[in-house]
Amino acid sequence: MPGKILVVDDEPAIRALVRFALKQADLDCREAGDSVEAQALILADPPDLILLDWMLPGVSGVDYARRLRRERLTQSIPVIMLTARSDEEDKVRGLNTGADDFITKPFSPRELVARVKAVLRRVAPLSADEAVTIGGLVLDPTTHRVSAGAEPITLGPTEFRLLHFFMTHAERVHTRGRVLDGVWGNSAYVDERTVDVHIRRLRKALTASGLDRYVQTVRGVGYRFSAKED
Amino acid sequence: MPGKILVVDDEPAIRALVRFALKQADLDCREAGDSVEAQALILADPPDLILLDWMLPGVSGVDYARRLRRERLTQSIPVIMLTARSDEEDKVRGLNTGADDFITKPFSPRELVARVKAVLRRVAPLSADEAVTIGGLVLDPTTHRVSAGAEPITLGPTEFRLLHFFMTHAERVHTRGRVLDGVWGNSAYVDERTVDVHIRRLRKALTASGLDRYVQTVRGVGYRFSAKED
DNA sequence: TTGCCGCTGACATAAAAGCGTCATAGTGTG
DNA sequence: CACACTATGACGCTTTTATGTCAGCGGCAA
Repeated sequence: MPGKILVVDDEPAIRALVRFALKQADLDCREAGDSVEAQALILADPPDLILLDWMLPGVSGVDYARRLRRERLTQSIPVIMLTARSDEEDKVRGLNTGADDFITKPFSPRELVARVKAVLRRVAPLSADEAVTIGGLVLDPTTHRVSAGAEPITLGPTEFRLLHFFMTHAERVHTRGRVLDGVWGNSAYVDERTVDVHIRRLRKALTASGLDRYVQTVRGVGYRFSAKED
Repeated sequence: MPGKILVVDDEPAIRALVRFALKQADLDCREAGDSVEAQALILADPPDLILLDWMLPGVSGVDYARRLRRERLTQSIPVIMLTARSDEEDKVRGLNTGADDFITKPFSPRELVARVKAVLRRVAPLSADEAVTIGGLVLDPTTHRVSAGAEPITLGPTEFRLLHFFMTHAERVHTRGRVLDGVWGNSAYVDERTVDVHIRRLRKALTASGLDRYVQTVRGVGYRFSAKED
C-alpha cells in the first residue's frame, strides 16, 4: 500500500495538476522544482515512486534518472518520465535511462493515475514480502516455499535466500562478492568460493524440474539468474 | 577495482601480517606507524580504505578516526578499526567514531581480507555501466550479454572487454598499445601480437551475424570499430 | 617482386568453475 | 543429557575454459 509520490518538474502548473490528480487517487504527493530540491526530499523521506520531467533546469531529467539508478538509496525507486511530445518519448526510451514508464504531456489525470498505480503494483511485490515468479518458478517468502509449476522444491535456508536474492535481482550479473553481500549480509566473513558451493546445491535442487539452467555462470565475473537461455 | 589500503599501527609485526594478507588478496598496502605518518601518506595519495589501530602513540586511533571524518579529503574514506579485545570493540563501537567496521585482534588473514573487501564493496559505486548499441549490436555490461539483433553472441571475458572497449570508443583507430591499455590495463605485460589473436576471436564470434565487418583493420596502425563500411 | 604486416591454427599453461568430502556447530528428540 | 540429523563453510581434486605465445602463411603496398 505504498503511496508517496515525488514530482520533479520546474513548471508549477504541471506540479499543481499532478498534485490534484494524485490527491484524488488518495496518493501522497511531494514536489520539487529541480534535482537539488528533489535530492533533499528523497534523503528526508524516500518516496515510493518518482515522476520526473525530462527537461529540468540544471541537471537534466535524463541525467538525474541515471543518477537515481546509480545510487544505492534510490536505485530501487521506480521512475516515470514526463516528456513533452511523443518524439521526445522515443528519444528518452532510446537513452536507456532505466525509467519504468513514460507519460507524454499533455496527459489526463486519469492516465497519470493509472500509470502510476500500474508501476506501483508492478514494483510493490519486490519491496514487500510477496511471492516472486519467474519463468514458472515460484518463491513465496511468507510461506517459505518454492515450487516449479506444481512440483514443490526443497531448499536449505541459505539456498532459499540465495534463490530469493537471484529472483529479486534477476537478469543481471552478480559477482560473488555482491552475492555475499546480498545473501549473507555484510556481517559475513565467508570465503567467496563458498558461493560456488551453494550455487551447486541450488542447481541440484532445481535440476529435477530442469530449471537449473536459470542459474547461469558468467565466467570471470560471477552468476546471473535468468529465464532466457544462456 | 579500488585496492589501496593504508594500515596505521605502531606494531611492525601487525603491519607485516596485514601487509602479507592484503598482498595475497591483490590489494595494495601502505603502512604508517602513527597518525603523523598516516596523514602524510594520505595527502600524497589518498587510499581507498584505512585500517586503524585503536591504540596509537600520540593521537589515539579513536581521535584520529574522528579527525578523518571531519576533514573533507578523508571524510569519505572508509575506516576499519583494529582493537585488541572484544570488550575494547564494544567501547569503540560506543564511542561513535564513525568507523565502518571493527576487527578484533588476533584476527586471521582470511577474516581481515573478507572484511576489507566487504567494506570496499559496500562503498564502491554500483557500476553505472549502461548498455551500448551500435548498428544493431547490443552490449549490456549489467547483464553481461551481447546480441546482434535477436541473436545472442557468446564471448570470452577478454573478448567481451575488447568489444566493450571498442563500442565505447568507436569510430577511431586504436594502436595495439592503446588497446592493451584499455582492455588489459597497464598492469599486464602482454605481447602486442596477442591483440591480433583476440581480434580474430572477436571477429569469429561476430561472423555468424555478419557483424565482423565492424572490426576493421587499419594497416600499419591498428584497429577500428565502426558500423560504417571499411 | 619484395618485404612488412596482419591472419591463423596449434599448443602449453593458467585460471576459473564444478564437485565430492569433511569437520564443526547448531538443533531438535529420545 | 546424549544422540542423531541438518546446515554450513572450507578444502582439495578434477574438469572445463580462457589466454598468451609462436611459427608459418598470405596479402597488400611500395
